[in-house]
Amino acid sequence: MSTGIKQIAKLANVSIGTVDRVLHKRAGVSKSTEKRVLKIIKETGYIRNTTASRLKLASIKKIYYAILIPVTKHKWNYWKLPKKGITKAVEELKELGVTADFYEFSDASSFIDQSKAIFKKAYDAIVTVPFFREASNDVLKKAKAKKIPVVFLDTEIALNEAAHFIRQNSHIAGMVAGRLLHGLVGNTGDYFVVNIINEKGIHANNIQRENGFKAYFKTINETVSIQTINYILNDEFKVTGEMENWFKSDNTKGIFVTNSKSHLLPKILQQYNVGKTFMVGFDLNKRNLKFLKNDEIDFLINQQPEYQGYAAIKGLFQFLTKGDTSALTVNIPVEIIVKENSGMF
Amino acid sequence: MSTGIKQIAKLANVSIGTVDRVLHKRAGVSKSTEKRVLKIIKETGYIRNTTASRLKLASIKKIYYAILIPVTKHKWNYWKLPKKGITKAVEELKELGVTADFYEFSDASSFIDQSKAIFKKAYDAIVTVPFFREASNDVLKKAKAKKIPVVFLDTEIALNEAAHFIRQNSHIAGMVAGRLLHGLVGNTGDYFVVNIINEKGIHANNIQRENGFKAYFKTINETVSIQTINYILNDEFKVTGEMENWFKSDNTKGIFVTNSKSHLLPKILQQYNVGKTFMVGFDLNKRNLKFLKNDEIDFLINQQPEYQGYAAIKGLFQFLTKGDTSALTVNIPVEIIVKENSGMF
DNA sequence: CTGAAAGCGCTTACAG
DNA sequence: CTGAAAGCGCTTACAG
Repeated sequence: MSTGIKQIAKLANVSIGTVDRVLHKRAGVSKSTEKRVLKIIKETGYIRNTTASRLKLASIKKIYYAILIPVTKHKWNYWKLPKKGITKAVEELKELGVTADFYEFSDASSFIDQSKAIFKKAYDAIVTVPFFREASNDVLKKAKAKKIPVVFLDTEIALNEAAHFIRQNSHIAGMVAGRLLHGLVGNTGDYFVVNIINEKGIHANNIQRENGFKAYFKTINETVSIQTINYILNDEFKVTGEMENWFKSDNTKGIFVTNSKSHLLPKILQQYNVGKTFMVGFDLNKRNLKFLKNDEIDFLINQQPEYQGYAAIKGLFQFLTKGDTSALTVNIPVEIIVKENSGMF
Repeated sequence: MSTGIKQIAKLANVSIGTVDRVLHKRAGVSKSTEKRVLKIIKETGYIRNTTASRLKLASIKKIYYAILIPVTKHKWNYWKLPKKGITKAVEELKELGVTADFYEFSDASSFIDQSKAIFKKAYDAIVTVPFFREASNDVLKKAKAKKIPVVFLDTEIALNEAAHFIRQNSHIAGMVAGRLLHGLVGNTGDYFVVNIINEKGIHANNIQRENGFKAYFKTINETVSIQTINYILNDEFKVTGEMENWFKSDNTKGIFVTNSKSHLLPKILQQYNVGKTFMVGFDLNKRNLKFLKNDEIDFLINQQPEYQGYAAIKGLFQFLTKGDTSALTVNIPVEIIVKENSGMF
């Protein structure tokens, strides 16, 4: 009994079927009946029992997710982590009728191919990444037409229409990196921003982080020397003549690596006998953590990749079952990791 | 159909009632039947549908929590936050039959009184804090006798029996503070650990943080000057002659405030014209955040008070409904907050 | 436009 | 020791 649909029906002198129709704004209820039922719902403060609702719905309305993320063939690939979070959330929602199909891409063209394949089927929601502006706009447009919600992970870029993002604010992450490095290096040191570029070109996150880093020094009204090194990822980090000159200086150096590859730097710094350096990088991968524990990296910034995937699935579920969009946009905090607290994240 | 209790019953040639008895290890099933049913459960990989289970149980087996935490009468009292998290979790579990009664204490004697009141009733679980060793041991002992799970929030202390704690590792938090301050102050500065003591005396967390702070310098093999200031909380921070002398030195100063009251320091430092200082404190209360944004506090460490309360309720629910103890012990990460990322937590 | 009935998967009180 | 039945609160297909 308590405050269920049954009690509402009784008070309103209608059947529970009619109460359900009103609750879900389904057609086929006279205005007067609707009014009466709504009044009683309001008065009693009725709240739908989602457990009961889901039990029933799980058996008749399955929910299908399409996941389109970068290939994760390498053992330590970053994307294994969001994928893990996604899988965990799907597992938790399995008994409620949730299933996910994974699609992977390696470049813009395979992203487009896979997204086409997705739209050929009837998915209820899409989780992907906005790495290619045009193709992302296309996904968004098609999805809006079909009224399918889309959540973008990892990165935020400007798109033609309003969109949902679960990602860290990379500008702020860059500012945090600026403060951390400045605390160690001070005003008279030399700063280096290292962008390590992969096959897909320079990533929006990296640019936003670099801009945030530079913006920090503006907010504190300090003009410091900042050099940018754009390095194309290969087997080895090649050091140019210009870089050799920088390395020779006696100044304290602050290195900000804008992606997860800060672990490539210590070897080179050693090789060129570079003196007093401090370093800030991103992501708690095994190799970065090794150097953090070595004191060769001073700070790492975590962006909770696993949680990003988890939150996307759960947020979409909340939207699909309750119409609540609030969990479709998530700001991942800029978590600062040092040697001592690195074991806890 | 799918993989429900019904299918198991059919395959094992028993009724669903019997399957349920086996699943819950309830008495009244012959060995041979039990064996047969268990075999089929294993083969089919059956997993209980918790949604259906809860729907039924919510109507017949209510779950009552007793919450015993410090009084929260002051507007900005820290304990409002764990309480908020507790309330949120209880609200979420309401439709599953969960209710919580709040008890508050102001000192050891009222803690003991309230805990006695709690044991007079038939609660299913207890959430409290281990501020008083003897009284905590007493609660633990009584609860074990009645097989009621207890979760301690905020602080970990050694107790007579194994217990569940949801709290940050304060020793590690102190070490992190050591690293952060050392990065700014260096080896030649003067360090001050400020313990601000309230009516309840010095808090276990504060001692652990102080010890961690000192331990950090040992791990990096540096001997630095560290003074401890134990200050009893009153309307105003009284400065002794000894402290005045410290303040007069030209050295860079690093101040580590081991509780949430770092906001009391900037005024005094200004008053005594203390030069170059850096400060690390705890907790994101309004006043601390103001000084963080002012650059008068450099780092704050967050211990996710709201989440601690939330996690206790959810963890206990998982234990009470699934017998899973894994969520009863939670290590809250040492979150490092600076001006730039302070808005995101 | 509205109601009565079946059923989601599980749990338990009752009967044998 | 075991089974048949009722019911948790909600949703929907069917009948009128």
